[in-house]
Amino acid sequence: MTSNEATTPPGARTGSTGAADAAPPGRPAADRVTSRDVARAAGVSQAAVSLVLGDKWRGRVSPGKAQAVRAAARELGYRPNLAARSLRTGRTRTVLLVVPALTTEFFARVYTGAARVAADHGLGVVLYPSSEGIGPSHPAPATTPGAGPVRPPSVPDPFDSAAATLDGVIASSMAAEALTALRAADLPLVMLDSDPDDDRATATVNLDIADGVRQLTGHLTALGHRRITHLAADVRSWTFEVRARAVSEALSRVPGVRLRRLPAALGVDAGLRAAHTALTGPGPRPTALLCDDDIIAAGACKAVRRLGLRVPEDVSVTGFDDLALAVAVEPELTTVRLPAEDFGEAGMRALMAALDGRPDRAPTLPVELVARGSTAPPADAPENAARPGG
Amino acid sequence: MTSNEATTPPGARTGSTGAADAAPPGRPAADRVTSRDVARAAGVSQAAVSLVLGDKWRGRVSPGKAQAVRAAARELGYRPNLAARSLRTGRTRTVLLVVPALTTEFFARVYTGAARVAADHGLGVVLYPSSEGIGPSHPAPATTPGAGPVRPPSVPDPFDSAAATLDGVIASSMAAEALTALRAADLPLVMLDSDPDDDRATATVNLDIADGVRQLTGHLTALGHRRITHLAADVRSWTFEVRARAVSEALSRVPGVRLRRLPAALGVDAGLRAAHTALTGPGPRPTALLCDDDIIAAGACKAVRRLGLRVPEDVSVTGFDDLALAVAVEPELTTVRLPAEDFGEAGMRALMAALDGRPDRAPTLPVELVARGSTAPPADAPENAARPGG
DNA sequence: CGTCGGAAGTTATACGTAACACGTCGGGCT
DNA sequence: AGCCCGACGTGTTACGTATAACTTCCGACG
Repeated sequence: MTSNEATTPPGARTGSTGAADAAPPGRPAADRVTSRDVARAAGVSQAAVSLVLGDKWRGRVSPGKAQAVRAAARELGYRPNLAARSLRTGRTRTVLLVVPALTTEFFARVYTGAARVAADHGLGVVLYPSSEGIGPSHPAPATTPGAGPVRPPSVPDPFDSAAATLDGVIASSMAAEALTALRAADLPLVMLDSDPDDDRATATVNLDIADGVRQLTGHLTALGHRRITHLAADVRSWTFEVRARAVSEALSRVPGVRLRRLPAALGVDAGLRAAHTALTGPGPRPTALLCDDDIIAAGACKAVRRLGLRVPEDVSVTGFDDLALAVAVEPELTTVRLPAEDFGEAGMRALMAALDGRPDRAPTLPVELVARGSTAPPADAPENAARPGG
Repeated sequence: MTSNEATTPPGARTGSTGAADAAPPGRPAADRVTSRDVARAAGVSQAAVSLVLGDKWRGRVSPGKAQAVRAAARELGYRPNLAARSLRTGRTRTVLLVVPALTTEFFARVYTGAARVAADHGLGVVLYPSSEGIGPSHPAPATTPGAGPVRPPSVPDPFDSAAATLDGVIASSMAAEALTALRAADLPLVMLDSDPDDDRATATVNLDIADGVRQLTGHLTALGHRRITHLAADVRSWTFEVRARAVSEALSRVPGVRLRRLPAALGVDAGLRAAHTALTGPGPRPTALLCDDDIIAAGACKAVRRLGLRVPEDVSVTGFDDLALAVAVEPELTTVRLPAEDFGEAGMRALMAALDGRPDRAPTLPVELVARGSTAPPADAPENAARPGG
């Protein structure tokens, strides 16, 4: 061991070290650059490297050496070993996002927003698609263990997932069931669109659903609609409970309105069936179908046409969420735009605030009515149906 | 140190240890159960615990003690510290999935499939939505640095993402650009729907796109269509190149067919515009629009109707992918169903095979034509247009 | 009877990082 | 003059795990 080999780094990252497949599988990892390599190159101790790169060198390392350390780190292409750091600090800089299902465009966008701001702060996001509480709430053949194994969500416990030592959790209220399964110990937990009084949550981020509903019902009643059926998502979830309450409340203040409510499972077909029921049931036919999301609304539009009626001339249909779907169908859906990406961002910010110990009362995000072609004055329009600005 | 305190575990996980907020922030983590705790409880050494739980105790630990270890681990609720394990083994049991954008339903489903099989094998999946190569290929005002900072994908480098010491990578060919950015070193790399000769990939998993195209063109020509315009996705990607080639080849074998091709950016609006161009251009109007995905097809349907024409009586429209959208629009789209979840699963399996050193030539997955209402014989139907079974 | 060899364990070590505890050296304050 | 304190560092340790290396105990075999 010659003493001055200290200044020769083990191999700058200009790759292709030659031997292609000679890696004996017993070795821990490829020959990565460690903080000690950086220390040698910069002529300081490993501790100094840690201090400088951790930006904790206020009065501990001279500016000159700090500069040298940073230069050496960049030169060698140093990347800290996250496993070692986590082991040492007990923190992983990774949070879990619990969503009902990712194939829902809405939550894919929530993830996108959350991941973006997380990445900007050096955090990672792993997903836990719970896929519970979603889909039709079957009659649930209670306790018939004979049937095929009702394969539980194949990630039985988020903590069993790899990359799973977590710093915090963001969870949609639609996946709340998964939360009880995961013993969230005392992790900071941000709930999305959930009961603010839910004491499991460290913070809650909400969309102003009630206001969106008010805009929507205002739009319908201004057009002259008085017989309105609410196709309510058949999912036990705070956000849908709020929608139902807000619909009832807003319409109860308008004289002459007759509100009905029908449950509808999620999905185009379910929306179609529910709308069929609504349109063919007893009593006068509703002139507007207020659907709990755009997908149900798409199904409702199909039902209307199958009965030989037209949207919006005979029946107006409204959605919720403003998914890409909303402008793919014809007529384009009048809907309430939910800022999904912003929602994910806000959730992540609230979680980061909690992680930093900052008590940050999370905001309620505004939503916006988007009036399109699926709504119009009803055929039996009373005189108070006036298109504004027409 | 009394010697027999060895049998007292530090605190069975029946929580609420009392002091609510007394955690000094300097401490690494909450008082978790370690393998040493399990060892004490079972009356063995920590090494024995590691052997038993790692299932490497064949001739090293007696069955009785192994049983005791497992019992103690379960009793205490032991969960191995993944950071420590990774540090020791150099492996993270985490793979990266590089997709163009998650809001695409298709890739959300690919993720779902990949994550499911990964979870079944104790692996984790982190996402890298590259969001490059997607969207309209703008004229790209080359090198105009004056404009606003064209914010690069805010995850500049997948390896900078937390949870980022990776064991392998699965990447869609649509996100291939991101791959060059990530110096994938010598990580196993599985490419999805990519050129099998791409030498960057350890393995390649493909969908049998060409066969799907043959089914689709066969369907159209059997209906009697001879003037067909291919609305080709304006994205430089292997999978779309294959589609274009397969369309040309399949239709070149049918006498009398006149194929045109128009580029279309992704999205409903872009599809609408492209279809408008196709339908109003010079020469006889095409009787069928073969679109590279369902979303373009939805736009195309809108274009047809805006010109006062009907789908499918005047113009047939086909999609690709069979997204949820396909049955939300009217008429429902004839399309080629791509098994997205299976695709993700197959990719993950191929990667796991590579990780285990098993040379596993990855399969090509079959696809399936789904004929629905958006296709019909053309109005100027020649005699060879016969509905089968009609 | 010696010894070899496998079963059954244990001890010790290293992975790479963060941070505590400890030094040293000047200079300003009492 | 004595002393304390802040700047500037370094040595050392611990995080929890996996595994190589070592020890011991027997039974079997030459």
